[in-house]
Amino acid sequence: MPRWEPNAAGRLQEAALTLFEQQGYAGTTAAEIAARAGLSERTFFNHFATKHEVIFGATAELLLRTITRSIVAAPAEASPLDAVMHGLQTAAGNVLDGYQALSARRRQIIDATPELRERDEGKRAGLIDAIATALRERGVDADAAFLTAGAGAVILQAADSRWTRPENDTPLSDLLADTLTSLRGIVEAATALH
Amino acid sequence: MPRWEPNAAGRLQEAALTLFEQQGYAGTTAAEIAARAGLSERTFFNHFATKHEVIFGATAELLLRTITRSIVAAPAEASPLDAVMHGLQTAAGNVLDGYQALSARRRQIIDATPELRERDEGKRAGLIDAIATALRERGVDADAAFLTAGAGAVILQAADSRWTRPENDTPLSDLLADTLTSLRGIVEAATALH
DNA sequence: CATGGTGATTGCAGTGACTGCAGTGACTGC
DNA sequence: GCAGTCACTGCAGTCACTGCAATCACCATG
Repeated sequence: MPRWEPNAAGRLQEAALTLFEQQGYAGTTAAEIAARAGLSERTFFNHFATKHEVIFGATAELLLRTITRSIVAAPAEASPLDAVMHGLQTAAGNVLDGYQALSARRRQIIDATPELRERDEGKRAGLIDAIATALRERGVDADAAFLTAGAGAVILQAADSRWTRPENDTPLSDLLADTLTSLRGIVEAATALH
Repeated sequence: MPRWEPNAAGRLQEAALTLFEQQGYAGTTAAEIAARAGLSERTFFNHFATKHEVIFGATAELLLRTITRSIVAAPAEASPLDAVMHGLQTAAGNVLDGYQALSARRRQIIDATPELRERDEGKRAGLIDAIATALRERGVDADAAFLTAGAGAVILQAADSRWTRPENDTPLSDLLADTLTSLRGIVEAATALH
């Protein structure tokens, strides 16, 4: 018999998600989450540096690594944005598909909490940075890399937003491709008379 | 003789800027800032909802209002992204050009403080939201509005990044137009074989 | 079996951000 | 003059987060 129940971090995340859904993010204290997971408040902060982290978790890091690796590994003849799309598709297939249910719950809480939304957007900046770095490794110049990375992040965000909608049943991979097409239409319709 | 020294908020901002430069953001307490401005800690929080706000101030709100108003006021026949570009150009001319000096001190502190950096990047979420709302007022459907707003934010960020570079002497307005052209090239080069 | 190291967990005391509330008193409109 | 407003203040309290020392099942070693 182990001294402690296993998977403390996972129990904390689950407890947090449930409590946030019931009472909102601000209305839930770290001590409450810990208690529901059968742990102490101190232990909560041993696992998550801040209260925010219990929502964002380790998935973000995994996602980031998957995307950047896949960008570097994309066929040499792929255009920059194609390489990014390749990375996003890989992530969609390998990481995100497993977490759809969890993602939807998470998304609902984040969208309902301005503080978390801002934090979420901050994370995107890290993603853009990482993608831009990966593109530079493919020989893309810095300005184009940054812009392409930004476009990729926008595509991911828009597709993800549709994907996590309750009524959605289209696979993320299709939504990504579809969103790229939409973006092309939007950009081409701009006359650039500026 | 007035009962209180005037411009309490301004004094607090100035005190905060100086103390942050001397001791760093984390090493400065709200009480310290208030004391240096000849006010109480309680008054600090009457003027700024959070410690962050004393850095970000009202400029962000002004920028946001300028952009959204200008989007709504753009010619009816303009495409969604053209309307956004119109908004960005207006903001470039009317707001951003004025705040160069203060922005420098601010930028240095923000860049030196990871917590503030994330916050700064997070402000973009609010911008995207506001732009999307303005576009919906023009009759753009929700998904396209979101995607267009995201594209606009990416363009602004990329152009701003080039604009604030030491060696730059191109006006922001030109950089915005140039960045849109780059984005079009990037998107059109994606083959969408996904 | 004894001994000692490891590591997840915990309590406790403390700091600092932030809030709600109940004032206080120079200024303002009447 | 007189009531009302409004910027500011003190106080008590909550909650996020930290540093430190202690606990104790588990594990490796002799």
